[in-house]
This record gives sequence, structure tokens and C-alpha cells, in this order.
Amino acid sequence: MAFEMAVYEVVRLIPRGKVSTYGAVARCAGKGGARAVGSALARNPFAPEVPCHRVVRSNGALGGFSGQTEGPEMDRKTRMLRAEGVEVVKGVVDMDRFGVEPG
DNA sequence: GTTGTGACGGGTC
DNA sequence: CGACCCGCCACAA
Repeated sequence: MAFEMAVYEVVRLIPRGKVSTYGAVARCAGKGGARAVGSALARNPFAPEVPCHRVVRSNGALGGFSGQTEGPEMDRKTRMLRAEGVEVVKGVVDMDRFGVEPG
């Protein structure tokens, strides 16, 4: 539980217009477990508080959203990112430009 | 306490 | 490149 809290804290720090990766968040949280981060965000009790849509996979793929890895929710995630200035092409983000290390 | 699972990551083939 | 396999951590049954 404490771990997930740390994850939410870190994710909340991700600046608008940028994105971070599960791995980066995991390390920043201090536990080192991308899967655990995904599991935590999947539940995301702080829906609007924690910008879970700013967390993507290390390869640039969006990953998932609202507990789903595909479907209309994914489109929403893409839109939100684009609305913040993040370029999303074919469901993939350029980590070299928008990827950031929280903390 | 053991087993199974998942919005993952990195290394091999 | 793309497909595959193994390893990682936290949580629920």
C-alpha cells in the first residue's frame, strides 16, 4: 500500500506536456518494479489527482489506461496527452523528446 | 505460506 | 526488426 502511495506521489509530479515510464516511476518510488507500478496505476484511486495518462512504457507505447490495454479508453489517453502538447503517433510517444525522469 | 497474475523491462533468438 | 523468453515487484485468492 505504501508503495502505491509513493507511486501516486511520483506520478503526480510529472510535468504537463511530458511523460514518464513505468520503470522510471518505479525507481523514483524507490522500489524498482515496473509491473507493481502498472498494478498500482491500474487501480488509481486518485483518478483526476494522479495523471496516470502521463505514464507510458519504456519503448514509448502508451501501455494502458483505465484498467484496459486497448479500447476507447486508449483513445482518450492519447487525446489527453496530445491536448497537453505530447505528440502521439500510432499510440507511441517519442521518449527522447517527452520522456522525463520524475524527481 | 504458496500460487497465480498483471497498465512492465531487458536480453536473446 | 519482430517474436520469444525470462526476470522483476506488489497484491489477491
